[in-house]
Amino acid sequence: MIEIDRESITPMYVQLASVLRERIRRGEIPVGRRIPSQHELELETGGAVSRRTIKSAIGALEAEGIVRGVQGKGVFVIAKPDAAAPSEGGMTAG
Amino acid sequence: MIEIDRESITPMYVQLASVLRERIRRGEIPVGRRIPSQHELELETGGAVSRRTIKSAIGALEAEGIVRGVQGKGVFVIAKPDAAAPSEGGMTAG
DNA sequence: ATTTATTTGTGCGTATGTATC
DNA sequence: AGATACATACGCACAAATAAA
Repeated sequence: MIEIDRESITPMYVQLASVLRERIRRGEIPVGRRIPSQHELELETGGAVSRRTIKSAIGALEAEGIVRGVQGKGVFVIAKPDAAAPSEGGMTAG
Repeated sequence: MIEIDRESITPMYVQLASVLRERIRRGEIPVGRRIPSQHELELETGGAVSRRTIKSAIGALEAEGIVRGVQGKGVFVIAKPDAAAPSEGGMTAG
């Protein structure tokens, strides 16, 4: 279950990106492996965020160069997040 | 007027990002200056693309680190695009 | 080759929130 | 208070690629 605080000042897509970034950083999802599908992530958040918002989170990770989406297959980890990468997972304000 | 080919294989947001990137690269919009508002760009394309899609294009440029959106003020140029930056302006296939 | 299911990609419309002037 | 402008979020639809049967 992915915890998303809808009341937080931190945007939901940023929260979700942080969770995924952390999973990758800790090696839970190794380089070369696929992350859960957008639909799966939607379920993992308990429906707290829509697929469009999940796409935004993935888009952020793509921009950071740590994942890459492949149409029809999935989103794959291509690199571990840099140590200097953003990780405001604890920035909840609720 | 910004030319957007809706039939092109190149996504509209990528086309628009390329046009803006080129304007910035050529110095038409200098560093520190504001780019046209999302609404202005919508009009510049003759309504070919919606504001939502324009936001996607700007998002791409933000990810490249060449512009930065400031809530309530506008989107500002913070750096010229790198020479190695993508510029598939001629990649129309329609 | 066709169908079906899965999965990501793109695009629009709308609403609400927040910040600036 | 009002106008302007960007930020976030949802829901929906369709396209395209992949994979399996």
